[in-house]
Order: sequence, then C-alpha cells, then structure tokens
Amino acid sequence: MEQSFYDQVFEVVRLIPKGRVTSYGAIARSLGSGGSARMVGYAMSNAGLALDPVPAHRVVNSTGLLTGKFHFSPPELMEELLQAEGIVVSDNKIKNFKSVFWDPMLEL
DNA sequence: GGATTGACGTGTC
DNA sequence: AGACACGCCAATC
Repeated sequence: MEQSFYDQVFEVVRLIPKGRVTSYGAIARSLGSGGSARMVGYAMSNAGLALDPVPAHRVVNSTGLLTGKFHFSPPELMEELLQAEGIVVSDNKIKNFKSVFWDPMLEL
C-alpha cells in the first residue's frame, strides 16, 4: 500500500462536506499524527498532483486564515470557491470560522 | 542515511 | 493585539 500520510490526508479532505472547512491540525489529529499538522499542509502541495480533485480550499489553519491561498493558481480562487459554498471570507480569513468548522474526528 | 523543508500550532514577549 | 520563536513529524534531496 503506497498509502502514505499524504493519501490519508487527501481522503479526509475529500470527506469535507460542502460549505464546511477544517484545519490542518484537526486532520493531523484525526489521522493519529497529532502534531504533524505541517505534514498535512505539505501533503496539500501534492494535492494538485492528486488524481482525484482535493478541495484544498476547504482546509485552513487553526485561525481560519487562508494560509495556502497563495498556492493556488490564482490565489483568489480559494476565496472564490469558499464564498461560492456559502463561506464568508474577509481579508483572507474565514468569518464564522467556528460555525463552518468541520471536525473530521466527528465523522470518523 | 543525515540534513533540510514545510499550505502548522501553541506559547511567549 | 500583533509579532516572534520554538517544537513536531514525515517526506524529499
């Protein structure tokens, strides 16, 4: 099984319901890696290389800040996608972040 | 196989 | 409240 950490991250990210977001740390914990939050973000770098589409725009850091926004082709795409799903983004930050926050551990 | 890196997190100043 | 520093862990070079 070449299911490395990245693949596990991709799976969880794909499970994120529309109109909801989660944090890197939350995903890392759901995978049992705990403090490997950085790995989650690192995995997202390969998200664009993933065969299946990974809604990386639904993943933000613990502060609800769109940290990976600059990694998108057009950085503004992230906000566009989020707002298109009903998520309010202001100044690269998610409004009502706590409200739209989706915890993978609750589903898994 | 050691060193570096990285879309983070939490604590401290 | 904003800025800075250190720590984690796994993949890549």
